[in-house]
Amino acid sequence: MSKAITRTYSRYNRDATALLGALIREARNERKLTAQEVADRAGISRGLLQRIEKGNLKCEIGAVFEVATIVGIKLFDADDTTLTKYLHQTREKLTLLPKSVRKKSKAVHDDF
Amino acid sequence: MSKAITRTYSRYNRDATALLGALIREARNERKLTAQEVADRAGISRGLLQRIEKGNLKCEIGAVFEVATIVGIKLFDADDTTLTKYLHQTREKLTLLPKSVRKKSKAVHDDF
DNA sequence: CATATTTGATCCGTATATAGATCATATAAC
DNA sequence: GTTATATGATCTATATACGGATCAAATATG
Repeated sequence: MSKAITRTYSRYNRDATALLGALIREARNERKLTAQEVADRAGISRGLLQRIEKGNLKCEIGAVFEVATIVGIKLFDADDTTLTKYLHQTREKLTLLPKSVRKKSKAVHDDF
Repeated sequence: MSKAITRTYSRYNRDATALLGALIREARNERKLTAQEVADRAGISRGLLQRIEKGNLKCEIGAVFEVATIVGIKLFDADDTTLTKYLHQTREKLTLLPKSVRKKSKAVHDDF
């Protein structure tokens, strides 16, 4: 028995993950790499790679990003230095921001 | 007991996830949203949101992407992402999803 | 053609990520 | 100052994602 926790995902989210998985698969085929090869290099099982390429939303983000990097897909920026620099800048900026937010009992509205 | 499975992640991978988490937190603060509010909208617990914002690599990619979308972070629309290039280049092919090298002989069985 | 390799799709045992609760501390509002 | 709320950290029970194995079908190779 189980109170199956069914999590809901937005359409955009599902599309984004499916796209990423498709890109991974395409890049892997272009590089003539077998699923087993990529899985070994990523330190994951072939079954997990299958789920990732199918766009399964319940995979570890670390595994997905690792595979993407292995097949040559850069996640955020072309070179690592820029990414790292951006990360540091963001952290510095975060230290200047308040650590907690306080609502003024006003309605919030999404714009997407 | 239990042979703890320690998975290795590349530095680029760790940085990317940490950056994404930092961006999420920054965006959440800028929008004056509490952790509980974002967690509720994403359908996740506040503890999971904490781990996501800390850049934990073992979180579900679906949860991470969902939170990112909620706080206003577009995953693939940013101009400075290399992933966008792939998106535009392969958009036509991806509309034919799922595209696989091998043909499927049986009915597609997606459970998500 | 025959043979080898790769992939898709299950199933199962187990490690673990998650939700939920709790508490102390920090911060905001008053 | 006091009070209310948000955050960070920890713990437990449970749902589940994972690795590994198996097998059939598809594809590649000879």
